[in-house]
Amino acid sequence: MSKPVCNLQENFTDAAFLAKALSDVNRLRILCCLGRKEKSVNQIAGALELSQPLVSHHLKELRRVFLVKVERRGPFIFYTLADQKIPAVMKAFSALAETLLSQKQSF
Amino acid sequence: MSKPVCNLQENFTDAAFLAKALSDVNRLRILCCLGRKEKSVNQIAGALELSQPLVSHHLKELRRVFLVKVERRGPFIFYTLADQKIPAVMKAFSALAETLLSQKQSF
DNA sequence: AAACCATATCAACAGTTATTTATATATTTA
DNA sequence: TAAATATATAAATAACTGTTGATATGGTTT
Repeated sequence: MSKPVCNLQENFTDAAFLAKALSDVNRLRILCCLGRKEKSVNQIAGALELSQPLVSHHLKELRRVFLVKVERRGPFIFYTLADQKIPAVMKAFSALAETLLSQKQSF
Repeated sequence: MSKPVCNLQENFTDAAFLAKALSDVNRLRILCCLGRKEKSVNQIAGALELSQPLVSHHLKELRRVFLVKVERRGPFIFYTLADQKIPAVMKAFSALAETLLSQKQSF
């Protein structure tokens, strides 16, 4: 009995949910910005030149899928990547995107 | 001069575009369904119990990001995964989703 | 308490998207 | 040519999402 590559009844809800969280340019930039070390909301907003409410909104989306962790210290709220594997997955993802979409503007 | 992990000015347009294409449960099921070998539209619709127009719509989205290739043979139009790396990326992606979102229903 | 700062939330708008139903296009067969 | 099949497209609707500007919440300092 060989293991099937993929169960057609499989529930892709979680994967789709994660993909949706990664489907916005600004959220990808935020994750990238958190790559090295934790940052406060205003640090992110300043680095990416986005408004504070917009960054808060996107951080909320990233929290929904547990891509980031939160820690309050004094008046600041620091965000960190929730898992060490995130940068690698993002990198593989970007590489595939570049491979596929390089065909876009060739005609 | 050390190489930066991530350029804040980097353009994540392509990666976000790809993620959006993967952010729908039915599109992930279609890609999964194409994993082994090419399939016609009606074969996909039958296997996944989706209507033909809905499958056509999602295949169009998948074509936009070059995730699938098309080939007409007679009256049938066969779809195939456009790149060998797609299943591996999807697998890594699903694994991360499971890791992160397992926290969802624990309280 | 008051003033100040950091962050979150709210309301509103415009744009996008998944789905359904109906119809059009294209290929094969009789 | 006509009928049948395979696929794509169109129209319509409901739901969702990114962004902005205004406001609320919560912590800190004086």
